[in-house]
Amino acid sequence: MPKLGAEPIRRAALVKATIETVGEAGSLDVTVAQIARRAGMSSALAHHYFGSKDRIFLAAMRSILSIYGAEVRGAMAMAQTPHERVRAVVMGSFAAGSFRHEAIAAWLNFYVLAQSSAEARRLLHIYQRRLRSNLMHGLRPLVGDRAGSVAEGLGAMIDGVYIRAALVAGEPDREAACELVLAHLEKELEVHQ
Amino acid sequence: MPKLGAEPIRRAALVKATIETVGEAGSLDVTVAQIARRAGMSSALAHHYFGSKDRIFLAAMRSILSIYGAEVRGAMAMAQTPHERVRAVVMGSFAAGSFRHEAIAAWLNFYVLAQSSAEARRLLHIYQRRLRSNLMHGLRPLVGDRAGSVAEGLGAMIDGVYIRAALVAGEPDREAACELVLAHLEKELEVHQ
DNA sequence: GCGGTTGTTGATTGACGAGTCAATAAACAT
DNA sequence: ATGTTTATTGACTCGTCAATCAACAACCGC
Repeated sequence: MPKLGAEPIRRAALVKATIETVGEAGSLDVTVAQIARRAGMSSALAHHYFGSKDRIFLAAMRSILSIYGAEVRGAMAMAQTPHERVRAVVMGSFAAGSFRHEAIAAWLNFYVLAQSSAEARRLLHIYQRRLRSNLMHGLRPLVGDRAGSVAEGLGAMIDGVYIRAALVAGEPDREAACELVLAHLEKELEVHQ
Repeated sequence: MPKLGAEPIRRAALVKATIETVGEAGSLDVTVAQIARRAGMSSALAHHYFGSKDRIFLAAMRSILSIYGAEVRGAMAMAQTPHERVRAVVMGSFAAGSFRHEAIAAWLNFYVLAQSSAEARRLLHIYQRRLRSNLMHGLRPLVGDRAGSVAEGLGAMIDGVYIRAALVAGEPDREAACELVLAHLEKELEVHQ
């Protein structure tokens, strides 16, 4: 049974199974055995590769954040103007890889994990800073020194839409989520007085 | 030692201790013994009054939501105009009883609990509906049939500000939170075209 | 074909924690 | 006084689960 070069495959399978299991249970209160079974191996093997349950969670969280990051970067790559850049950050945030029920539910739980695990908090802060800086980059040419508070508002709304999506059963409405936040953005960009 | 009529006092002490313990640990993964010790009694007594750990959590969640509800209602009572009414809902959401570190951290955890507990989900839905309806009531005379999406945006932003406040150490900035959301509201109410 | 490496698991350990219970004690009713 | 209700706890049961370990299986270089 043992195939050589199994390590990366096993690790990936465990990470995927962790996100699925946590997402389905809606809680970090899942056992290593459950995760391992879903990934098609024994719990001993999961411990063999990751060392501890915490490390498995952290790896899953890194995976979620890195998919999210890749999606935002992908959307931003096509942006030509500051306005497009900001829109890209928003739309990337609701891309298909991240804005799915399972991932959202797991994400919410990792958010909670960040309250008790220093490493989880560190990871989350990195991504929050990156989100903010991505937004600011596009916003500064558009709204000048209001960029800070506009970015804050957009970020909060994105987080809020996510957390709310966690509670509805079934797949969330990407389209509607995007439109809601983009509408807010346009309001902020309107010229007046 | 036993004083008659202890039940309500004990229950209240347990609810308070639960919010504190969950808030401090940043997790629902706290023991009944920890909660009971903080409330100055044995874990057996906690079980005696509440029957199970779940029930203790649910009671704590009801307490948080009822304080929140009371604060919003209090703020709304003084509102004379639709505009003031909407502002009151927002400001009530960030009132001192609810927008404190402990309560926020506990609230976030209860949000997670709602993913796995039907009763917790039910409680949360009641309050989400109430929030939405409070906002709509004030918004309809102001923005007509845009009220729905504006309420959605405001609600999401309030939730987002909460969830973000959960991650910062120390007491959150009520003032700043309020201003951020109110600024968004004013933008939505501006007349244009 | 043999020693080392990698992969894999069933069985076990050890700790922890929810919930129960029997027992004790104060207050109250009569 | 005596029985009933309410308050309270220490000690115990029982299940669960993270983590470890010993053992076995396949592959590799030689």
